[in-house]
Amino acid sequence: MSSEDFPTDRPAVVTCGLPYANGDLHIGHLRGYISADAFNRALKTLGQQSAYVCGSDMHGTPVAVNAEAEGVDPETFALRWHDQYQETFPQFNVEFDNYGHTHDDTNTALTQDIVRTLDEEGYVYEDAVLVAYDPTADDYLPDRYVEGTCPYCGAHARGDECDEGCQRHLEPGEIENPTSVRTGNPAEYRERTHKFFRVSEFADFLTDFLDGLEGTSNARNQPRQWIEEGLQDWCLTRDMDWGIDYPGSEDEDIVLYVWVDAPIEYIASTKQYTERVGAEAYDWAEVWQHDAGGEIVHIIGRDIIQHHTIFWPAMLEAADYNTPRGVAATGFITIDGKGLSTSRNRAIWAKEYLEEGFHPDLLRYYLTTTGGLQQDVDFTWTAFQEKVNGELVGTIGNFWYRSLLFAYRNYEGTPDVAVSSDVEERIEGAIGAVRAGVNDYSLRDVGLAATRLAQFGNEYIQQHEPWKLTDEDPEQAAQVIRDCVQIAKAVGVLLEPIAPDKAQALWEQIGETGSVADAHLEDALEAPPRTFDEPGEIFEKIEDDRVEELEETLEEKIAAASEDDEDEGASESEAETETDDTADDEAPRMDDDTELEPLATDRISFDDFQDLDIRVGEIVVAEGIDGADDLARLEVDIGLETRQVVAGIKRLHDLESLPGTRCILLANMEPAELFGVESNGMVLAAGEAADLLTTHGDAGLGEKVR
RNA sequence: UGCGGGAUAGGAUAAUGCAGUCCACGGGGCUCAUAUCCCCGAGGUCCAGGUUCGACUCCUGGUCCCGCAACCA
Repeated sequence: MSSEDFPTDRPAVVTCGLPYANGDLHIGHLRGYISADAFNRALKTLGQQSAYVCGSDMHGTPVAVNAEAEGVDPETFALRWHDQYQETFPQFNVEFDNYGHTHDDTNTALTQDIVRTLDEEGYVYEDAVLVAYDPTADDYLPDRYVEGTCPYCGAHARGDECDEGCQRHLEPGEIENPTSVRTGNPAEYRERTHKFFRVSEFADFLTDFLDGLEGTSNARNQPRQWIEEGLQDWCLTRDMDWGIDYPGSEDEDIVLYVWVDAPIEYIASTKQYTERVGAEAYDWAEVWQHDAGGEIVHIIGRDIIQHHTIFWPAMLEAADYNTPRGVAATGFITIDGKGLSTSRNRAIWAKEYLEEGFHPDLLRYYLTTTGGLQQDVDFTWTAFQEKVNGELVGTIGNFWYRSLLFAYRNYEGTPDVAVSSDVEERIEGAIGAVRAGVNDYSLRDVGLAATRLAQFGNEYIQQHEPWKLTDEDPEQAAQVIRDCVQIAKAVGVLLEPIAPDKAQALWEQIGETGSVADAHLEDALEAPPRTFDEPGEIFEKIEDDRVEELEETLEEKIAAASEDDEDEGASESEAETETDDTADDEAPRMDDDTELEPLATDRISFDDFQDLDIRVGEIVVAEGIDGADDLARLEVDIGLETRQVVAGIKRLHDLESLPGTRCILLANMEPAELFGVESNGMVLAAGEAADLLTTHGDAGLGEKVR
């Protein structure tokens, strides 16, 4: 089943996944917001009426827990992030027509309205579920804050998903031997009444829905597998007080699951947009109402495909709303070939990028044209430099500048002749490529259509050598430059969705007024104004030494983050792969297949060393941490006091034999929490095998190592 | 022994019937242009089978890589 190509005569809405109001934005997030923004802009250049809406995702356990940790109420906490996001988006030329949040009145009312409809239509039933409860902390433990044993495959699993074993989605109460992630306490199950949505009844509907769904293939294929395995009904409520109340249950300590109200923000935000600009300008009902048939396009990360292709369309159908036309799931971003990790600081933060002084359009171009939407894209500063210097500076910028400068010097603007038909056809071809790119949900094709047209421009000017023709054949020279100016303008129009600022700069240089964002693709063929001023350079080259610095800074910051927890929390995950099936491997092993890390070349000062407070200690208690494969909780006597630390040594050491052992402890390590257990120091150990360091003589407990 | 994604030239990235594009590399050219641009060249489908007139593409088996604990799209 295929939909009518864009543009259609119905309004469209484009959304990106809602930013979760719980932390700073990095380029992984930005990829989504930028892609959706570019897609929305591209739709508009095709002549499609379209709005780009989004909002902050305010609810859920992590927000509640982190707010509590900071001693503020969840709303204040989440709003702080919300404000920060709103400031950040424009700095990347991400322009929402409306940006709300899930806790605002519009979304609250709409969510309750939709849930009420689901209930009234008979799609909701009540059922008693066993909810994990931490008796020590007097705390009900929702989904993510429980871990235990998967009832299906027996693997260790998270409360909402068997992440290490069979990958199944787990409903509350399913997991066996639950423990609290927050305190490590064993949890008990208590019976609570919760609301369930009959998703299982929608299997046929969803199969048809997926058959007609546009976007990326992963967004169609993954949920199909889910449907084949059999859909489970979906628990709509959680034992919490932060969130939107289940309609009619306002008095109870139960709220809607965050994934119920989050996607509804797409509708609520569209509605707010209409309320602001008026229904004549943009009518949300024409998009979202069941029979209106507006074009709904969700651009999301690939980790939330299930929510957008199973629960969400089922909910929309049940509540009698229109369902999405397209779901495009972006791949992830890797940094220097490795997975992005916020905890290890392997990330490029939005703020950092801006502080380096790079123009947002450079990143927009890089992220949208380096790989297909669905592909994982690797970010390196070197690749970024190549892309910018090669394509934006060398191809596009250079073509713009050489054409316009030549035109300005010789004709004070656009030569007064008609564009040649060859060039017109070539531009039409590029317009066609953009149109096809949008309909394929390929921003890469959109961006590259502009670059290829500029490349054609370079070839064209090179072949015709107008600098020779000005004397020999002035008419022909004027023709060539006229063509080049037209190509330059066309490149600007085509590039606008990807690089709006830069396209606008070009637009103004050729003497156009107004905004290039309002231009349609066909305007690429309209003649530019007769005269314009002397052009300037629009893109700036990134120098090699700059890139070296950036790469170094990045490495240092990752190294700094991993040193923090190297021998405690993080390193055992690496040790894991190496020692998995090699139990006979505990003996020192320095044979050929073990690679030693090269020695650090950066020297540190004596003062730096003095900053490390390293003490002699004795392990007094050593016990495993439930649920962790390799983490042990140790109590270490360092003379002055006894410290609790967490160390990744369970797999390689016989914990029972450890008490009484001397060890070396980095005492002024900043505290960390691992598997809910506070670690207040770091036991030093050598290598992947976590060979514990000890003393050779009889140093007293608490003596400083120097 | 799980789940998902992937393997195309030195690197990256396309292709459902001629393996294309960008960077880097070798050679040449231009001077309007930001040492930018243009032309030419060399160089590639992970392995083993199978289907086919034809396989990067489909099938079978294998190898290798990546992501999948902790609030990381």
